[in-house]
Amino acid sequence: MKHVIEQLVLSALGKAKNNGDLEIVKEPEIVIEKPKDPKLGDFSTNLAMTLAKPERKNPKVIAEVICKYLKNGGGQVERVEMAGPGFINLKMTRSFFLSRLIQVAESGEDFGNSMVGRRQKVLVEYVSANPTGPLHVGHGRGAAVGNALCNILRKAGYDIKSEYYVNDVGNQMNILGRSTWLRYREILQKAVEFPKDHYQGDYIKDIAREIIDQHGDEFLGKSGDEALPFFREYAAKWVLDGIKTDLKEFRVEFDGWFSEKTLYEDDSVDNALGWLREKGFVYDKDGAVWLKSSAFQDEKDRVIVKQNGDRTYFCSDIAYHQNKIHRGNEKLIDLFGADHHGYVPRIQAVMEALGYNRDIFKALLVQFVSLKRGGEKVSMSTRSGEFVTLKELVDEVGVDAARYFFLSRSCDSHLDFDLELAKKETPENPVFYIQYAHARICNVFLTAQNKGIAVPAGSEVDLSPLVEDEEFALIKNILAFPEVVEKSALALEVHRISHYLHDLVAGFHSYYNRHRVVTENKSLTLARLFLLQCLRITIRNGLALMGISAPEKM
RNA sequence: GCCCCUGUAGCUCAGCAGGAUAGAGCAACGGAUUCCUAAUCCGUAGGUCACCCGUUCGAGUCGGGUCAGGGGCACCA
Repeated sequence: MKHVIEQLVLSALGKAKNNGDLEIVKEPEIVIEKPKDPKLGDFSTNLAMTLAKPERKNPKVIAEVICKYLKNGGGQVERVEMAGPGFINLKMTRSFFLSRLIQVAESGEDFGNSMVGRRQKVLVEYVSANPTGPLHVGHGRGAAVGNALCNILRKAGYDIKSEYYVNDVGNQMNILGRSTWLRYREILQKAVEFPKDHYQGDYIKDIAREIIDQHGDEFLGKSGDEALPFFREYAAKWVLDGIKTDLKEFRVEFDGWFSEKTLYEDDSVDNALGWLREKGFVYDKDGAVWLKSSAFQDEKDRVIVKQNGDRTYFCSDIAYHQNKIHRGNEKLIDLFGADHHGYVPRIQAVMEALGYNRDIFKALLVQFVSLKRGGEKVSMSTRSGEFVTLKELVDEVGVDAARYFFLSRSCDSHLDFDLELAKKETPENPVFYIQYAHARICNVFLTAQNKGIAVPAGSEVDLSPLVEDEEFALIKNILAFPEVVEKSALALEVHRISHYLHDLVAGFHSYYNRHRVVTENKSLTLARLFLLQCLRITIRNGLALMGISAPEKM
């Protein structure tokens, strides 16, 4: 909608230039915003103020000139005036909004789609937790944010693929295997010493028991070397399957699961390494191989092949990010837990070393989650296996509430997750507030239906009975949805959707309490039903972006 | 010591590229239900935007510094 206003202002500017009223040496950026006070108008622009310098004129004078030309701009503008230090305020006609509302119903679930993404190919990598244990709530936040981000970017016109990078090689997999092997022996009454750096969680015992159920004690006679590969593979699959199940339960699905192992198998890692060496970005020191990342703004060089010949996690990650680009992705987005922020400059350095613009890689850091029960903090130390898993959280508060809470705060903010609040089915809980609005609308439709009144189609409805201020406030808010999606996509900020929805829905609840929809006045009823239909579409689409259900009944 | 995030109402957080009188929810207080779902609504109260300096017509927003909280500085991933 703001794009339309932009065009209007732009053409007014053009006319002013043609008539010699303004110089306009350089076409300015048009910023359209909403005035704080709706009485001032529907839109405003600070254009005159930004033009003051280049035009060498008083902003107020420029504003008056632009106003003059805006007045002649079509039948859509009802009023235009200069205000304050040089703001230009526009008030649009009713028909301007109503005709756009009709389009909302026609767009249906496509309402909110835009083309800012220009079909740009973007790969979003998220979660990517090591398959050495179940996902905990921190991963849950990353999962919710990554998933919603993909939805939003897709809606904004990007060509999105999502991926989970599975670290299925390396020492931690060996430790996982050995942990399971030791628990296996322990359960079978063998004396074992369980090392501190092994995985302590109870799930390891579950895996061991499962192996005993299926294979009995047949591995007891075997040496560690013989038995460990089996335990490693078994445990890895068990854990990864669990992660997949938990994520699916959490309504998070990926376009791909990328195995780190395959990068070694098809020599991608060696090829990347060779390529970097050829370019002179790699050198040997102290028996290890180093990447000259400091040449690309990283604070120091990084080891990519250890003294013992093992390649580091970072090493295969180089190949992985190269692989992502080779697959035709124009932009890469990685979601990291905030504890990995030190890793970001490293990947950026890799981008440059590989010959790409460092800006095609964007890391999104998701800050920590702390759980609270009532006022009490729930302790969550990863060691000793004493953490709260995503599954436990979902079992306790449900998917909708969990996702909502994860998505309602800026990623930059540490998240205080109040379990008691999330569980409440009362108005204190904002998830229900939004969902309830949807259910309420559905119920109004039901009431109408029982009286033999159907929600009218856009092509046949007469919206002229809509005259209340609250109705137009609602309509304007509905029409702002595509811009919210757009901005959310451009800024990579997921939380804007939930705030928008909450605000949108508040307007509805207020309206609902003041005005009846289904009345004896047929034409008014139809017009209001249509308005609610558009509102319902907007709520549904917004909730869909967040992966939250839109119940028809509560 | 260096780096990243945060600091806005009692609590949890917004504040959209610097813009008009700083917002919402919860909690508190006072009201609303013969009426489409009260999981709702209406009203009241609540602020030195951590602090200092700077940039400019204008700073919660940008820059520098100080303080406080969280996280990170591996031949772990």
